Amino acid sequence: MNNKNYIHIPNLSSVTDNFNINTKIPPISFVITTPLNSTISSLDHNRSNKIYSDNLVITQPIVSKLLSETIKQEEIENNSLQEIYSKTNRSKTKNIQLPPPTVTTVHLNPRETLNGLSIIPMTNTNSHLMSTLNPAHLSDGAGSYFVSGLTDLASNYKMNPSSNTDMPSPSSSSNSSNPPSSSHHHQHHQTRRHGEGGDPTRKREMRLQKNREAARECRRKKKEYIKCLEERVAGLEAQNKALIEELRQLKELYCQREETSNKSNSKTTTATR
DNA sequence: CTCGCTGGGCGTCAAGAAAC
DNA sequence: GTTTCTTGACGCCCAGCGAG
Repeated sequence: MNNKNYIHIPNLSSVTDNFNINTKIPPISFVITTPLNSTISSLDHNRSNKIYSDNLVITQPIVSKLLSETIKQEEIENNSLQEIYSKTNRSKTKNIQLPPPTVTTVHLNPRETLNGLSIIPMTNTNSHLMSTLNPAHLSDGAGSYFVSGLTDLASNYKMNPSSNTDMPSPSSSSNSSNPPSSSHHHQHHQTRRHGEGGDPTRKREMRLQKNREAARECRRKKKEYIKCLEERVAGLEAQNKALIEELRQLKELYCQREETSNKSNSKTTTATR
């Protein structure tokens, strides 16, 4: 699984032109949303964390199929999907028994809507490849793929819960020079925890550790989101440029035809006289 | 070499939102 | 209502860079 390429598709049309199996298209953003938006795993081949680097789902043949506007989900390796699913299905959904996503063949045409899932046309440049395993699909054992636009980026950035709890912690957490805040909020928690009988120092350590990781994850998401936005801007600018050029050429063509038809018209009128 | 500045990353706190 | 998560804000540290 480690030998495959991670693929970020900043601009589908450019991938069509330039895709090469030997080229690792850098970097990020294969986003998996588990049911109920419980956890989202973003694959980034530059990151060392296992969750992000060990599961390769998108392979070159799949991209080819996607680019031809139809994807068969059976192309996704069953194991990869199961693995990702189990890794991402944690914390918040630990009490919810979700059926494992058995992968069946799903044909997606970007112009169609499947089970209420809106499919954004592939011609949407600078889109990002996304996989969703929504409850509707899981209930009948099917997953789906679609290409998302900006709204998906935004919603994922906002909705994505902190899922990366196994990242290494570079610094010790016990150096908290700041005393516990004396705010209402804080004291409330402290006193309550005293009452619970747990070690308050340990509880505080745990809380700080969790928040440290959450902040890290939050920053990572933010960076990724900004990167996606920048790439989208670049893609849209390129598209805009191309459209302007196309318009110019069409205008030119139109003018030429106008001219030739005018000339032939004037010739026929002089001939009839 | 050493300031001063800048940008990036980190840990922490606080407040609000979301989950339970 | 309580707990947990998320994220903006703040301050700190460090590396890189140009000016003197």
